[in-house]
Amino acid sequence: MASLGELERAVMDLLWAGHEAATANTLRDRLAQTSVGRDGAAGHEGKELAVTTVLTVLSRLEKKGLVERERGTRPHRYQAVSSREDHTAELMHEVLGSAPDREAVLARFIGSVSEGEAETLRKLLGHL
Amino acid sequence: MASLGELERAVMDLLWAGHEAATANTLRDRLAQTSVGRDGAAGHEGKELAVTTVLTVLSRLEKKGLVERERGTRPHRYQAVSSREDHTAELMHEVLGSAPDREAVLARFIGSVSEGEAETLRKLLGHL
DNA sequence: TAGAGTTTCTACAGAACGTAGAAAACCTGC
DNA sequence: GCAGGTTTTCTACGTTCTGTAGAAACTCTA
Repeated sequence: MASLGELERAVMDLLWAGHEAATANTLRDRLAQTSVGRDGAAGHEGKELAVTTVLTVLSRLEKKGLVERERGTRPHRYQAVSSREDHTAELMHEVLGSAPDREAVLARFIGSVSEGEAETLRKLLGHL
Repeated sequence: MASLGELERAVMDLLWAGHEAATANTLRDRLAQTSVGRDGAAGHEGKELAVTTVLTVLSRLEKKGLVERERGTRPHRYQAVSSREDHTAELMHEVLGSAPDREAVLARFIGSVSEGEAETLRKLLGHL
């Protein structure tokens, strides 16, 4: 229940962007600004998505527990349940969790981390 | 291109088990021993899979680059391309890679690691 | 209250996956 | 060398997930 489709991810990116801007968004705002992931991704350049499409995706994301909406206000407000960072970290734990030998995995993982990041990790582990 | 279905994962588990036992396996062996993930997983208890089913799954896994087979010998020999640990670590990097703020993710990740594992990480990071 | 925006319901097409039969290719004991 | 079993390939079907969106219902605001 963890993986997202391309459009679902694009929508999450929107919400996360809003998260950073500390605004719970109505769809329209964001859609207007960004044309929902239709910019970078190959092949979809000129395409304009129907609003209902985005709504559908949001509902699915809600069902998956990634998005939360306030139904009180009329244009509902949608927001990501957790920040992108939290979500990603959680995903990493999910991946790790499925392994019988967690420490071995961690060893490999650390082995291929950049020096800068290794430094960060050392710091983080320092004060625990 | 990263996520596996339930049966695909079960088959990988078989191959990984063989990997640890340092044996490149023929299907039959393993199937006989383990009845392909039909033990633990809920709902599938008595089910017996057709051999062709497993073969199909193996082909798909091969196409995904997770499995490798020697076509020379007659009963082909199948094996995982990388160990479970390597594969898992790689997956973690994949997840991490998609984040704009990697260090923030790492911070969260570390935050919810057990003390024992934190200790392991410290050691690993020590000699780099 | 009419019109515009928003949400829900329903639906369809394509891909991925679980599943397996039919047929072809191959080996082994006789 | 061949009959019969084993293994592989090809093909296919049903289900689920995802992208996509129309039609209809709902709800504000002028």
